[in-house]
Amino acid sequence: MEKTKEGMTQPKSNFSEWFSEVISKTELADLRYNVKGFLVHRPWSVIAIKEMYKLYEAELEKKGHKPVIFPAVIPKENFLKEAEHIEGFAPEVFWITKAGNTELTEEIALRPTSETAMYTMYAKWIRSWRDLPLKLYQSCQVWRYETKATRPFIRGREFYWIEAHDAFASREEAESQVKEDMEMTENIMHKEFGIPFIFFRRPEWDKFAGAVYTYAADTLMPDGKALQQPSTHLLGQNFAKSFGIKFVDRNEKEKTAWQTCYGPAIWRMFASVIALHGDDKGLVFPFKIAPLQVIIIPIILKGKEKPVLEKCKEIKEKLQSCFRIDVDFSDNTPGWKFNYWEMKGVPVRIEIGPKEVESEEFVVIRRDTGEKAKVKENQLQKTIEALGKDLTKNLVEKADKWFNGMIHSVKTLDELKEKRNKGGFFRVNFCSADMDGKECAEVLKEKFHLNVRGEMANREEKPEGNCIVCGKPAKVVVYLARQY
RNA sequence: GGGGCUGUGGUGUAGCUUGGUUUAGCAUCGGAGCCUUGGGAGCUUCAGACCCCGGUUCAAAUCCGGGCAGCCCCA
Repeated sequence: MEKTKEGMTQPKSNFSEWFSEVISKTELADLRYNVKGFLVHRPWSVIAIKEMYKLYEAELEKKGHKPVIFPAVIPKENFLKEAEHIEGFAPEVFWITKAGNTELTEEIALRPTSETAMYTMYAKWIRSWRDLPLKLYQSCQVWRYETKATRPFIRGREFYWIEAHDAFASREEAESQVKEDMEMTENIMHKEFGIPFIFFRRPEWDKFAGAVYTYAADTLMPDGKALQQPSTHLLGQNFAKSFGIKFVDRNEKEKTAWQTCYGPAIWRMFASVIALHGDDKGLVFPFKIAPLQVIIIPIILKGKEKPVLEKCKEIKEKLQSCFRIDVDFSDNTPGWKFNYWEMKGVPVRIEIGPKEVESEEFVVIRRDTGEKAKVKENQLQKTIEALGKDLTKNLVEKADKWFNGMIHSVKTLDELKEKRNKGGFFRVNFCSADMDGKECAEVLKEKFHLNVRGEMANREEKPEGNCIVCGKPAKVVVYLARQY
């Protein structure tokens, strides 16, 4: 779709429609490509997504990870090595069975995730305790044949993420990596992208295929449904045993490695950025990841064009080493430009007209609050830097406040029935997060469309009373939500 | 996995029930020209469409079957 003269027509309260409209109108993606679950990404989303990758990659490297690039294809032989893993992923794998006119004798999988690609090499690379820990990540695409409704940036058959795969000499080290993964999620996803979340320990029946346990960060969409963000898994020695990842320890004993993996899906975080920060006017980007951080709007009056246009260029050139900045020289009216760039989510706007040229004092407007300020030319850089920080902080705080108001404690099924339309998380007493609790979870799913997201990962909560479903003494406090 | 609905220029739509009135209407986007510019201005003009395959019929955007794609509801 080309840029439209009209702005947004859907209010954000109609989330589903708003989400589709904002993606098309702001030119994030083109929804017309005719393969289900695959998305054409346009510059406005790609620039932001790349900035998000940069921040996340920097954080991973700060914590000792190194980048790798593995092939997108996995031979069937590798893929079949870990039994639970193959069972979990088999229904979603795209297989390459034919090349040209040749039927392949050994089918090749398009990676749905890279454990089985990477761990064959880990087995070769890890020989002694000196090779550990091994902490590697790759930024890549994966393919999963999703059968549920696909949605741009939320659920696709092709999506873009980072996967980090770490190997250690002991269980303790591996478990502290899981904690570090959770910290990285806080540092980047929450602080920079403004996405609030809770890490849940997934119940036994819902953990990653092949893992000992899974911690997954759930956020909420504006319609109150939960969206799973990064998950981090203690793989234990399951894969290491299947793939032969062994090392000689300091006492010359052969040991099997302990592993973790962590999957921050940048693509899906982008969905949350759009959904959480956007408003009735369109997108609102946190400052660091905005495709364009500052837009200059010239106010041209007949006969006075030249000095205004020159001033615009001059300011752009002065600031372009600090910010992603541009001037809208198009011949649309200023009013049109204001609305257009607000819809696109540009954090800061500068207006330059004949008055500004004379006074060297500019009108600076921030996207989140619409506040205007007059700023002297020599103060522009400092002011915008401070304003950018404050804008991001404001987005984080607003999102947190809303998120915290979406957590409800519920004692009985009747109460649950009454409150479930509010959306968000429902804190309940529950019989068990082990396999014996699965039956009660299925009741909740069938009757209320609510999923058991798990116990809080970072806070021990003691249940008082009985399971909300079966009435047996509760062993755990869990949180329920409708899910994407 | 089951059910329902939809597919018309770049976009949003009218027309479809009851086949012919249509040279497929409107708005917007795009091109050219003018006029304007501090919160989505106006005028002139040009260009642009019935998802694909098959069937019924003298005649199909319209009816039927299949495919592909999309949306919604239920599991």
